[in-house]
Amino acid sequence: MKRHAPDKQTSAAQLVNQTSTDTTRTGRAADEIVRHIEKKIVSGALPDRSPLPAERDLMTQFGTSRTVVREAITALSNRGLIENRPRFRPIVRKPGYETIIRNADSIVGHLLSENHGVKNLYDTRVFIERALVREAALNAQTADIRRLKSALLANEKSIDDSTLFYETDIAFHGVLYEVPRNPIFPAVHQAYLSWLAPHWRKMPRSPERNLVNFKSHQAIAEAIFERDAEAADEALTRHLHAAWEYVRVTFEPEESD
Amino acid sequence: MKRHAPDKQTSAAQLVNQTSTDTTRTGRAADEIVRHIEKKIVSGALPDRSPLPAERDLMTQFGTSRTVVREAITALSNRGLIENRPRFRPIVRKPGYETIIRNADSIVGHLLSENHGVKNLYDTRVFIERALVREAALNAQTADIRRLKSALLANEKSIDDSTLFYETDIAFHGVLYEVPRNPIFPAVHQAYLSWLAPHWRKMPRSPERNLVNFKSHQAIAEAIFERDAEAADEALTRHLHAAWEYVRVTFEPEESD
DNA sequence: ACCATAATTTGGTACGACCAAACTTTAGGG
DNA sequence: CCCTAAAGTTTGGTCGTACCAAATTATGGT
Repeated sequence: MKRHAPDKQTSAAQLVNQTSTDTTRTGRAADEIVRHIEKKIVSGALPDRSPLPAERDLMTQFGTSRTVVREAITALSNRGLIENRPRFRPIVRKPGYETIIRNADSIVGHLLSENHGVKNLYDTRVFIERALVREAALNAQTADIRRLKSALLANEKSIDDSTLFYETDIAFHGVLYEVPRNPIFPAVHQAYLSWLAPHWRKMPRSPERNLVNFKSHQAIAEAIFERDAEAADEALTRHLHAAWEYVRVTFEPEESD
Repeated sequence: MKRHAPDKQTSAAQLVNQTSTDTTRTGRAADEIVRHIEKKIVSGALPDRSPLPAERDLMTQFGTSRTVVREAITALSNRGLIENRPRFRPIVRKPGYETIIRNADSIVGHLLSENHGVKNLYDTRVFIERALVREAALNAQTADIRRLKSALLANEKSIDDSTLFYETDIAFHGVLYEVPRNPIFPAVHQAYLSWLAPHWRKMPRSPERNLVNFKSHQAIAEAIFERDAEAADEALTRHLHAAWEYVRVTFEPEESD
């Protein structure tokens, strides 16, 4: 009953090494592999969601030790090009705009926790969305208008269900990010959600509160329908500022400007 | 002439292991170390720009093998928390907003090279800057105005020196990103520079071209001085669209919308 | 065909070695 | 006594091997 065959990962390496245009033997052989796999991923040779070859295979394929392969894999993982659940085969992830967001997550975490991190981020959100509603007011196409109306309706219907309201709330704002038809904006929206959400989640919610927010949404939407950029901007600003104040008061019992 | 003392990395590990609240022995021990060092960096226990302890020290300190320490280091490196030049001691890098940019670099590289990557990114820049000039027109403080004037002047003086003009051009736009007094904006500006620059650098420059650009800057600045948001927006839009067209024509000899 | 079980693969971690480059100490020469 | 060159030591990069446990695949019985 031979349970596990001991690794037989000898030979090959050394021999093949002679062939592989060696990176001068001075450090960072992993980078070579990273670049190589990177190319294969973007070129589609390694399809999205497909598993990466086994480490021991890559090892012989690149004529290096598993150590190096392993380093390359963690590097790729950290760059967001592959998903590396603990004991599973790494999964290829073709990078998109969201990849960057996901990637920045850890660092943003630190930045938010210090000084005015959250405030700064939130301010940029307000800044962006103000510009977005202006854009929407001036250039929204009928499809956009339709989406906005539908999102608004869904939002209204869920006033009594705070969980659902939260979702439709997000969806409403999400429509704004789609107006420019630039895939970067939805990604940015996602970023705001994942980075700001933690501070929002624990905020007490209630139908009354939801109603207030819905009315704000309504005001914004109507201003857009009327093609009134100024009004839309104003309504949006008021809405987001109010939301911020609400959260701020909830979290900071004491003073502080 | 004993050249190198052979590594003596025995003992310790196993023993200390009993103490270290072991991550269930199932995968990802490196993460533990990553978190730990991460904390030390943000807390300042490991000052910015200071070298990380030697791998062999960390190894005994955490009671793991060098393998794991090594993985943790590459992870931290990829997350941008430490700088890891090939054969040197890793240097601690306290994360800032620019860290994120630097970090996203590799992925953005891919995204830009496909489809309308550059166009999409550029469009967001136009979008942001339009909002920025509006903001500046409405809320710029005297200090901002002063900076803007000075930047404009420097820009004018360097019309004959394309290299210098390029720099003052950037500086001029940079002032706009400083108006909101939110550190995220300058970081975003940097991002645009590093990601869009490659497409700009090889663009032919000339005093004539510079003059045109300077006049655009002048128009923008004046609109801001006059607190005319609409005019500023319009001037900025025209400026950036023209620049884009210029580059597009330069690069795409053939048609394509 | 279908599921429980055994066998094999594969990722996670450990150990020890060796090299070459980086860093430090030491020994001379001015 | 300072400065430079040589010798010595540390340290990161890579290799090879080994073992475990979880995943995955084969396999055999119902």
